[in-house]
Amino acid sequence: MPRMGPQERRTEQRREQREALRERILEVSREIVRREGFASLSMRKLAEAIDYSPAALYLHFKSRGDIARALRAEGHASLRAAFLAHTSIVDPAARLNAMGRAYVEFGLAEPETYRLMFMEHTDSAQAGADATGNGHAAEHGATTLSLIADAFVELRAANRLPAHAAPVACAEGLWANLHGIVALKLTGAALPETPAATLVELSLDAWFPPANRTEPRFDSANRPDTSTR
Amino acid sequence: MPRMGPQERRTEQRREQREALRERILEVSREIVRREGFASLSMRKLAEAIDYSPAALYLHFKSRGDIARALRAEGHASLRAAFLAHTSIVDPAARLNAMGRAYVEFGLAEPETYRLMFMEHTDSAQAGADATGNGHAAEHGATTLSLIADAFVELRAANRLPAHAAPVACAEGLWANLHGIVALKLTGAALPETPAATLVELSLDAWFPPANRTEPRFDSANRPDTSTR
DNA sequence: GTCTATAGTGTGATAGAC
DNA sequence: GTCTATCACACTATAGAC
Repeated sequence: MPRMGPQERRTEQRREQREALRERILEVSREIVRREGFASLSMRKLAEAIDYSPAALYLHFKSRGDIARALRAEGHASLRAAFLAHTSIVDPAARLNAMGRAYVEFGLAEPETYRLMFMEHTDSAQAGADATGNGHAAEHGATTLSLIADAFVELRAANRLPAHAAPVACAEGLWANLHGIVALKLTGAALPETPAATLVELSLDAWFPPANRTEPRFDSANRPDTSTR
Repeated sequence: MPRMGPQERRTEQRREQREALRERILEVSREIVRREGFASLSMRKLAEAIDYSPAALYLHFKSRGDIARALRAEGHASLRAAFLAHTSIVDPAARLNAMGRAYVEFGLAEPETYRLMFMEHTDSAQAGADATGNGHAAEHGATTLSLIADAFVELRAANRLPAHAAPVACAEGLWANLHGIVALKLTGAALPETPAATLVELSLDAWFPPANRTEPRFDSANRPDTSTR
């Protein structure tokens, strides 16, 4: 460990201050988005909330979209954490059930964050246009998705998947299905009047039929039945 | 048929002119939305396109959102028409397959219209706030959805519906699943890299297992006897 | 019915003083 | 690093002349 001279220590302090402010901006942004949605996160409002001038924000974030990226990354981390809580379930089908439920619960519990992550990506492509060379949103999503795909791989290995279906495709399919449930609920359309929990039940039953009721699927042994609503 | 005096004829002409202009506005709006999305349909742009002043628009539509409603209604009619093309299929499962495919095709073929119909309804609730007492978007959707629900009723009657599931709930579930596929593709997220067609295939197979497969979808005989967890 | 003109409000981002 | 001031836009909707 190299010793620091007073010089280094001072710049080190500055760096920490910098990071602290950046974190603070992120924190406030996160809260605003959570309560009012990303659409109503304006640089002015944000600046006022952290008691700085709007211009100060641009010292820490290149643009408003840059903040969005950061928040999306947080969201993906959070979702991934929710998934990891179920990796200990041995049976892949049961695990997928639990994760599927967790996914929908996440979306309904944090609607605006979910929207930011999966429903407002309209701009999409040009993310790569930045010289900064990021746009790793895909990456975050992919690692999370792989938790799902892994379970399908296991199913496949146990010969419990129809031959022609690629595990990754299955994972994306299941994901898309669940996304549909969340998305419809979040748009506030009157139409799916069936409770989300029921829709999830139906979808998961379709993917992983309760062959004989004996074979445990949602068995209450390892899952308290928190009904999302 | 009552004869018209010159008086009535004149007012009749005026009424027709009025309707014609309204129709023209709608026509141009539809095209703009189709190409650029509803978000970029501004009253100014629209006015310029039909060669009137912005103010003129408000004589035919109460607001921008009012135009959105009209376009949504058109969209629902169009979708319904796509469904009706398959009502002649006798087997309910096969019919649902066809309709499901048609649904996704519709969404992918008219992404911006689809977005307007199902993905931008964020405002939702206050639609009823208008004194005009409309907000019947739900109604449109419901009649279309009933085409799906009907098929589920038939399946149920033929005892081909696995369990206790209510037909309407099934219809909404299937719909939500397909919506998810379309929605993810439309947001331009990098992530579902599997082609939509494949995802649709997987989803529909899950709901309506192909006949050649044995009754329990995942052969429980092959299941390793590991207890969950 | 249709126009011109504009009110009123929002936005993201930047220049330049300190 | 931070601020003030501002550019350069966009928007919906309306008042009031014709």
